[in-house]
Amino acid sequence: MTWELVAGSVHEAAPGLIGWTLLLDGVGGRIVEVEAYAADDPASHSYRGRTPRTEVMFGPPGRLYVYRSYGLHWCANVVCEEDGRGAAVLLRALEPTRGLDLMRARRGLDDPRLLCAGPGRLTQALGLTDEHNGADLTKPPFALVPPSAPVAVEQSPRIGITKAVEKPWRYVEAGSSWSSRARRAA
DNA sequence: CAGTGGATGCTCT
DNA sequence: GAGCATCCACTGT
Repeated sequence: MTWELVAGSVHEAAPGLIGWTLLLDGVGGRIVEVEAYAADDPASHSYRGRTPRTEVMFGPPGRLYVYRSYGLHWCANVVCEEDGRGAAVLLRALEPTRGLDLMRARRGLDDPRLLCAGPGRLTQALGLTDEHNGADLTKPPFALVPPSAPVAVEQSPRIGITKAVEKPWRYVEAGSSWSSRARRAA
């Protein structure tokens, strides 16, 4: 099936993904922080056109785009927009809900607040790597569960980029203490 | 607490 | 050969 939420504009899909539960082999949690990377967005990997790395971004929506960040970490994106122009949503933080013990073991720490608070952290906690690049998020081993109640979402500038810094395309669940920047305020 | 810098590999110029 | 959509350990208060 085509997944309606991600088939539309990335600017609606990104806030719309907040509150969904993402699982890989039954391990994961609620999405509480994402960033939108649009087509024609200088900060997006797709901006310079199609390359072997970004190939998946130009394919059907609802797939995973996985890339290596700073030589160390994996980062995961949900491909959006069915016209294949290269839009995607970067997953930045989850509220861990399922498979806590496995995530603790993979991350090598106990504090649940540090398990999935950051794009590199959440991929490590879920065991998500480039072998999942191009995978369909609606099919096993992945699962996506919609939120059971409406979610309040706040908007702010994106983190860690050097281009289009002013665009407020980071979306966080309002009041969440599970986002990658929550510990700063706490 | 805050701030700094090292690890590390792949992509594109 | 530069530049990253990062994380963590370390420093100094």
